[in-house]
Amino acid sequence: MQSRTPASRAAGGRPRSAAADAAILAATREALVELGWSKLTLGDVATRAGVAKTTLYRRWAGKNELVVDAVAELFDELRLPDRGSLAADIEGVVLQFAAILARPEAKSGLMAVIAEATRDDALRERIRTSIVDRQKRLVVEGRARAQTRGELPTELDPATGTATVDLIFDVVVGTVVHRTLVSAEPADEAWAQAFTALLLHGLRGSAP
Amino acid sequence: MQSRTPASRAAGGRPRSAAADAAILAATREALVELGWSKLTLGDVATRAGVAKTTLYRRWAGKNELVVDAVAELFDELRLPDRGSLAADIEGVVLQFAAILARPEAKSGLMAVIAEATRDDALRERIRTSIVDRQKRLVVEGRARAQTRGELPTELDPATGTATVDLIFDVVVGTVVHRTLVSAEPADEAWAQAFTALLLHGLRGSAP
Amino acid sequence: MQSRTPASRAAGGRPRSAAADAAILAATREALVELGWSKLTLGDVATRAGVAKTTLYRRWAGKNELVVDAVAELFDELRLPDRGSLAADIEGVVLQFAAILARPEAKSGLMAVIAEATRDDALRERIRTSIVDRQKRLVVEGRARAQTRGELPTELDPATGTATVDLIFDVVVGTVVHRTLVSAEPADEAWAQAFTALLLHGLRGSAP
Amino acid sequence: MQSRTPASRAAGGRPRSAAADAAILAATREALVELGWSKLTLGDVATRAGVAKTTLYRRWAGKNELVVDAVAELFDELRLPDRGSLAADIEGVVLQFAAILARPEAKSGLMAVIAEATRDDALRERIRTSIVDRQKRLVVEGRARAQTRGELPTELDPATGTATVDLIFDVVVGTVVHRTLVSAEPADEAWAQAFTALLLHGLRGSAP
DNA sequence: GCTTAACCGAGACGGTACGTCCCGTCTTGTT
DNA sequence: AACAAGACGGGACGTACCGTCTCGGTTAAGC
Repeated sequence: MQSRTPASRAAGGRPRSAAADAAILAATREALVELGWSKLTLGDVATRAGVAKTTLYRRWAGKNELVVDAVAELFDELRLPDRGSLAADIEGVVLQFAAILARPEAKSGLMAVIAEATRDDALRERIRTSIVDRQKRLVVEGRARAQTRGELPTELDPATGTATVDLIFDVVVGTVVHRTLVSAEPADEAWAQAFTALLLHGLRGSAP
Repeated sequence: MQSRTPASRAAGGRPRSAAADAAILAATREALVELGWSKLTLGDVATRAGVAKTTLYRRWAGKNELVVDAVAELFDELRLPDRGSLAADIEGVVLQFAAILARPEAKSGLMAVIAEATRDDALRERIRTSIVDRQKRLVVEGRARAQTRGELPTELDPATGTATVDLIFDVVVGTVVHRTLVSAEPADEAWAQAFTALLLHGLRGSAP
Repeated sequence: MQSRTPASRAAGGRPRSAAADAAILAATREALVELGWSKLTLGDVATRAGVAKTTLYRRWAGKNELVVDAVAELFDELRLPDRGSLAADIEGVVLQFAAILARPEAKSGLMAVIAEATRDDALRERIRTSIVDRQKRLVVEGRARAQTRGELPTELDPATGTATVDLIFDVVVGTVVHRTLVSAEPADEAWAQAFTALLLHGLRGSAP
Repeated sequence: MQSRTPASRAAGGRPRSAAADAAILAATREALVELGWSKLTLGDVATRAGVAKTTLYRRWAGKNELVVDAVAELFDELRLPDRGSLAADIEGVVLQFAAILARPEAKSGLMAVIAEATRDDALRERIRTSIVDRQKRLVVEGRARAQTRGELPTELDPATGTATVDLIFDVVVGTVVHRTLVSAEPADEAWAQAFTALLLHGLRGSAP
């Protein structure tokens, strides 16, 4: 998750301050809230964190990398709730996701790094590793639980399975993001219900 | 679409060059392709357009507004093809849309201005007016055509109708954008078919 | 005194507004008082004069030429007073000259155009014609009156005469300017008396 | 002479480059020779000095302050020659001073900053400190030497003494400047002799 | 408990782009 | 033909950050 080489602690010398990392990431989120991506400066983050600019550059390559790390942590709090039915479970995750996206430190930073990633493969890979793939667990988990409950047929073909996971992920994440950030309409419970209904009927009908 | 007041030709003075507008927007797209959003500078755009920086600032408030206008034009070429069935029509639009998003001048700029819009209401409104609402016509048209064909029930409640249009729009646009820009996987014909199938079953199943 | 060609009124067409000239020069002096040379802009002068920028440029080549003309008029009010003795006459002129130099429209502009003239022969010539030579009359007049009174010997050699006029002029003008603008001390009556005494003794002693 | 506080090396951080100062002042004089005051730009000076524009602005508040410092150094080479008599000594200094004023880097800049100083008290003070007062030593020295030689009476009243020093200084500097820059006539040996004669007779005659 | 190498803060450095101001010129339509 | 209005290409301004580079001064591991 960090850009520093993990095995760089070979030789002696003063070790890096662990507190600095946390302070910097927290300062980054704070600055994202107050200033937004475009007006956030690394000098300002360093000052907020009570750290020299050099310390910051020693650990991250630039603004993009720093913000990816700062934002990634936000999504780790997503949980797949057990509400008894697939529909209710999906609804729960959708609402949680929408709630995170409503926070300014998330929306300010997330779209910006995605934009930057359109021209920077390393950054896109970092985003995928740090954020996207980490949350795909929710789709996999949800499907497994639904299969246990008998709500979905047991999948056999692993290729088709992967494709379906990816599709569902794109649909859910993409739709919620678009609703929240572009349409700028609230993703409230009523909307989550309508969306979930559409998604579930789609899944059941188009499967085989 | 421009920042100048359309009816501002009240008083005397040399009129603004119409050619400059086109040159600037074209230069902006060219620079987006070559440099991407973050390295695009207004000074460079002005030079490419053979125009003074002041001329550019006289017409647009900043980089965001300029890029919104430059990108908006790209989506005007979207057409609802008549392929005989709703499924095929949707597939066609999805592929067209994905093709535009695959062009660097679109993806470089679009996500960046959306990111900026999270902190700038005027910009979000401009995006909605210039880009989003303009393309909602496709959903409305498509539904009308499907109703004519008898593929979809005739909608009665206008409120529900609007909500459905918005939902479909969020699902289609959001999913394609996420697939293309975040997952960075090709939105090819096979994928478009799978996605369309999911969407249509969802629509039919969740309608009543 | 103007830069327009005097014989340019050959052909027909609308004649130039005479009022504009006066308005522009007055506006220039006003702007000199408020803003000083370096912050004075021709656009601002034009606005103050209620005139278009083009009108201004049609008549003067630039800021330097305009300010020379605007400032030159200030010195025309200098008079050689008849106070009964050469010493008193000189004192009177010195005090008048110091009073004009104390006015912001004079000091702001005069030194600036002199500075510019160090690299612009045409401008220096214009200054000499419009300002300097015009006021040498005072020295010539003063000497003639003193000779009539018998306070100075009748000069014979015209070359020496010219040289002396120039020297006196440099001494008087240079000293008053330096006292007023560089030393920034008041050129009051006491000082004028001391200076005049020095000058007169110098003249009487070094004459033959 | 610099704008930085001399005792500002209290805290840590990289110290300012001493070489940069010299390079900037030299580049300023070079640019004054080539371009003159009004066409001199700080960006160009920075480039010539091989220095970033920010480095320049970190040390000087603007063009005026920079040029004062650059020009001030030129006058430090003035020396009071010992030519055996007061008249010859004055002549020597006058000629040296005229020679410096004839150099384009001096005349281009000096009058311009004096012009600016008419509206800027801080700048005037800086000029007085950096240039004017520093050279008054010549008058004081010259008088002392003349008193030793018995060419001038020993002064008693210190107030009158100061006033006389100031008056002589204004006369000498003002006259030479006016001759050189406004009248634009050469201040050659013949002229210097005539002027010195006038000044000395004036001093001897008006003293008591 | 002494070395010693990497860390840290501070801040100056060369550089790039910003958005603004003014320049002097050039269209406009009007007088 | 001169005029008011104002857009135009151009150039410099002074500022803000960038990412790098010295500084002097900690600080902990390993001798």
